[in-house]
Amino acid sequence: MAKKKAPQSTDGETEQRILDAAKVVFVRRGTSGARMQEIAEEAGVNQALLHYYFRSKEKLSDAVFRETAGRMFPALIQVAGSDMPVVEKIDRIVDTYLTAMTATPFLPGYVISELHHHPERIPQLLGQVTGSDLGTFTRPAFAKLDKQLAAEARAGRMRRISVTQFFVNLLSLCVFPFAARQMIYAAFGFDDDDFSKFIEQRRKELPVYIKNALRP
Amino acid sequence: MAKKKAPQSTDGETEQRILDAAKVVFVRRGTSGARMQEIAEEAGVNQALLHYYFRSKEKLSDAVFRETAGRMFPALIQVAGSDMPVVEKIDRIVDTYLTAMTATPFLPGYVISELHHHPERIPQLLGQVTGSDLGTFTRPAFAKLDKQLAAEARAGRMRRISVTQFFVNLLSLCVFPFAARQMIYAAFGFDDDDFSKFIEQRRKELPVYIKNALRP
DNA sequence: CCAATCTGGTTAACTATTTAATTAAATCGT
DNA sequence: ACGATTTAATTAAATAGTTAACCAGATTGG
Repeated sequence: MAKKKAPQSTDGETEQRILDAAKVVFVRRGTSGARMQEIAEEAGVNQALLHYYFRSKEKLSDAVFRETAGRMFPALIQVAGSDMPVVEKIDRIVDTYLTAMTATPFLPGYVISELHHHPERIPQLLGQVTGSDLGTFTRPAFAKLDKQLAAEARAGRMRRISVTQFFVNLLSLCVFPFAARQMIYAAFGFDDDDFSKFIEQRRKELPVYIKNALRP
Repeated sequence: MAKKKAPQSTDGETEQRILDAAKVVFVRRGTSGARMQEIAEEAGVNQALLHYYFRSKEKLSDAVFRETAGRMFPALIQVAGSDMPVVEKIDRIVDTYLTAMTATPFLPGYVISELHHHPERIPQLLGQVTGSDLGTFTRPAFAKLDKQLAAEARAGRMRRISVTQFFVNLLSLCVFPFAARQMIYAAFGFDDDDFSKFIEQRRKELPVYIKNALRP
């Protein structure tokens, strides 16, 4: 049941429905696996409408990638570059990330898949932000964080670690479990419920784990 | 230049060349993005020969997935289930993994991508091993490892951590950087050389990081 | 008022292209 | 002679993209 009547809409309602449907399908099938027909069905509209609003499959897939992948990093970089003390940053990033990933657990798999098969899309990772690449945006944030890490080390509160290693470790521990969700299900015999409990446990343990790892 | 003469071969030479070519293309494009034509070109043979040896694209892609993804875990599970002390296992797994991933840095992206878009392939993760799923194979190994972790905790040498969390942490730290290689390149402005130095540094630091994280 | 018309959203049907798969015959090397 | 390999032609299905008609609500002019 539930064929949405989909009456004519002069506002962006239909366009948005298409975009949402496209997100679902592209994330599920990948860019080359996705079919315009499937997207149309998912949106409950005719296939021609997809071309009416977005010119081509490529344009549509670009839009989807920007909207989804683009939201993965900005918040993160912002925290990393803020004035918060390092230990607090750890808490914040872990919590923010696990919450975000729990809400959209398919994102990491999709993004990794896309970047793997279409590395030319990397520039789009920033989303709307114009005129600069990811590097120019992140560099100051990382510089700041590196200074903090160096200071902590000098004060004897942490072992010295480079920003890159620090950051990759943090991201690995937060994101990988979602990207490798299917493997985890298979290896441990998890179902969705086990997994979400597993993540909640992680939310508590990870900050401790990470801070401990950096003790002098 | 360099049209390999590809003389007739009664042994499996040609079949192997096709399989190798298929690996390259499937890993590069993904299962649905790969074209039989491209595989034929990569192998330097005619497209009809692909069907002569492997009946269909699906069969070929299955073979590729088994041969590549299937090699990702067995060694790992073996180490995990061995009699080695925990700290030694950490050293071994980190080293083994970073070495393996360095040799085939595209694997993680490919495997994650495939499992994400074709979760029905999970059973094939075991590769040649017949008659059992990943779970039945891993369970005893994990049980063993869990006992060791419990013992270490009881002896006051480690904080208590569940096998699942322990194992996922370990895997995350080793594999994710390869899966997210493109992001790292973009975020840090790395090139291939920077990345391999980064990994070599990791090879030294990770065991320390992990053991530290588990100190009581 | 209200019918004619305009307009943009929407659809069904169609076209053109790509691609996997098959087949039959020719060639090549051992 | 025989299996491996190529060539080329072909089929059949899938799929992105196009087109022309349709429809509903707003606009207009009488």
